[in-house]
Amino acid sequence: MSQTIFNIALDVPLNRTFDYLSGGFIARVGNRVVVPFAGRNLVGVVLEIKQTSDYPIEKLKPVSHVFDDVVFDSHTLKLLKFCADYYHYPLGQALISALPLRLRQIKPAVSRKQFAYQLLPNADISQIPARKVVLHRVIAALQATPVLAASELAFITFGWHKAILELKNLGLVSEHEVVAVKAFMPISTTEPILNDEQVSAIQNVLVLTHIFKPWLLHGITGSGKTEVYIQILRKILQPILKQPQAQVLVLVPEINLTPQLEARFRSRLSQYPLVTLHSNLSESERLQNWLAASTGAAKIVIGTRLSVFTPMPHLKLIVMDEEHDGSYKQQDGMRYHARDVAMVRAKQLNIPIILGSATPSLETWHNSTQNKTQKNQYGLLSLKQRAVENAALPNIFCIDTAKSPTENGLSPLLVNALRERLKRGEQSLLFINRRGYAPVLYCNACQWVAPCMRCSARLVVHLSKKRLECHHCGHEQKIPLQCPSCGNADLHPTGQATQRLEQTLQTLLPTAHIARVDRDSMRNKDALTDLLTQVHNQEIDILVGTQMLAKGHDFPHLTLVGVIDTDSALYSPDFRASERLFAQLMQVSGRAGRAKKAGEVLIQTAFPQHALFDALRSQDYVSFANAQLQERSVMQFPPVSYFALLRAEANDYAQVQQFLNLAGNLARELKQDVMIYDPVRPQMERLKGMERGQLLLQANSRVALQRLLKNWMPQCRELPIATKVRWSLDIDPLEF
DNA sequence: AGCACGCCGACT
DNA sequence: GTCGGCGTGCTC
Repeated sequence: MSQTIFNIALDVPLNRTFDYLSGGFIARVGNRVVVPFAGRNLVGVVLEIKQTSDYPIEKLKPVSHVFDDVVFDSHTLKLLKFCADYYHYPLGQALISALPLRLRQIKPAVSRKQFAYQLLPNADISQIPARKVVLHRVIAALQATPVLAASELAFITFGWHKAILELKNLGLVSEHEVVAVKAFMPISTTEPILNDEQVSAIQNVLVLTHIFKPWLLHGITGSGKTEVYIQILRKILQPILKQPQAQVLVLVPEINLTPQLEARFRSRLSQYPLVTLHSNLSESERLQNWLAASTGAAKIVIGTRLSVFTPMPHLKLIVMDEEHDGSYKQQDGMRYHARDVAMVRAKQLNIPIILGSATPSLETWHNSTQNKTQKNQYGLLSLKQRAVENAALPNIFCIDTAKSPTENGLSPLLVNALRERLKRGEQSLLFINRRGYAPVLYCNACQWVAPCMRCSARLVVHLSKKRLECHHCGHEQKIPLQCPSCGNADLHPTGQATQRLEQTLQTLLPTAHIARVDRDSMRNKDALTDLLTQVHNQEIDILVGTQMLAKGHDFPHLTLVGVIDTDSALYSPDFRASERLFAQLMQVSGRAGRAKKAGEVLIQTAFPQHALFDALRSQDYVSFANAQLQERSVMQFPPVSYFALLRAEANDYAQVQQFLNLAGNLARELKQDVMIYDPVRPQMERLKGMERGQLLLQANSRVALQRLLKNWMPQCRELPIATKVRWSLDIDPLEF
């Protein structure tokens, strides 16, 4: 008599899975189970159901519970297996971390059932006495909106539940169950008129909807990418007789621009249940939304990087907005890139995928323009015109800080430009990528600067809090009254940051209404929304802020953008620095002149002749990207070659070094077509009290790199020193 | 990762 | 005499 055995993935950092006896439970592949493991109970996922085990059968333990609530479907399971493999991360941990927190706990998931109510067509309302006010209120609401969910009725009146019960008993109202998808009142919107480029992009995509086809939608800010997404979604979501209705996954960088995009999708595609998945949701919302996606009830899922793993049984299209954005890369645990995972997922499901950006990543640009095999070539859809009529591109100028020196961080030319806008009643934006008052506290007598004790970084002066703060580890301390090194009281905040710039501007332009936008001023949850409203109502003249301001907001009255300091990025040792800077500057430039007023962008730099600014001035992404690709090709950098980075950290650098040296030697012994560099220290040598080091591997093909890693990783795990240091492997690292 | 088992110091 | 420190080693 043969036993039923489950092969189960568990959330443990071990590169293997475990067999359990069924214990009389029935399970399917992808089910969630509870098992005893090393003296505790763990949640696991069934990977395989079989009759035999490589492990001695008598040592197998039975599973203690099988949940029937949720399963990973076979596609999602396959996707996560691929990722665990490609990123060299334990499968069990990959699987469990793709689940909402509520599903990682040893509890059945409670799917919130919700009821919706509808006034029956032949309902005779006249029978209800006029004194029953609540009943009439509910009826009025049901007359205004044909179907109302319980949560919506709750907004309309107290005692709605009793009223509904009475109406049901009178046979006036019908009740049915609906998916707990956040209620939304459809609002009427006018259909925008599309330009030729938009129409052609939409048509191109819609020709090939049943095969794997990657598209790059390359469109400058304001060219109407979102409208293209909406039209394509509308077509793909359209119900086809007898077929389960399609689902679409829309990936977005971070919560920042989600509200606008979400609102637009909700209003323009209001007939399709839409859920979002991002870090600002409560755990119960996240669970409900995830379940709605995984049952197929939600037709549109808008989510950040983790949602690329959400099971969606009828997924027919993936859209990734702002595909170049670095936040798509997970920076701890399984260090996946959501763009690459999305690509694999689309290929597995044989569906199209659209990557949208004004400044595509060079990886994507390379795949769209220079891929030799036609099969893998991305389709290129270009939107070159601004969709808003008459909206002109901004004029971009560099202010040479060598010829026109800055005073308190501001060139007189920039101040004059600001003054002019103020006089004309137009808005300006100053972009500086440093929050706080000043980046350095400096002793004039002995050149001491306040350092962080736990990181290789300087403490930032926050004058409003009268404190010094480390932006890397969060350490805070009082501002010292005298220099700890020489005792001198001559300590000076040095350099520019948002708070100081705000203060300087206020003294230069005392009548201006200035608002600061950074992580400190926007701590409050509604602060950003409130501020944007103020900006819209023209209650603000000048915005001073960090990259928070760069993303996706429409400022119709904004005509001037000033960029304070970019020079550190121009000559950074990071080979991706200029790619990032260009994208960022294009993005902030896009804030100027979105409506009918022409915009101007002034960039303070000591290197106005730099090629990056030439491309920026002509808003010429294409020649910039091609020049960069040429450079990458000469240097043999990605996307021409492939990197993997072994990162390690410990309290003592000697251990880090020993680990990396031994690992490097092992890799060299494997002698494959992979270049193994010497261990080096990263830019941030020390972080949160840990000494860090890294070892870079480079190969000309993914296959060669993966072949080495497959042999090498187990060897690294077996090094005795490997348990003494914290280490991880980063495939296709973005920063190092 | 946890949690057990295990072998050496200051306490009811 | 025991409670507990955290070193290694295993987890179906």
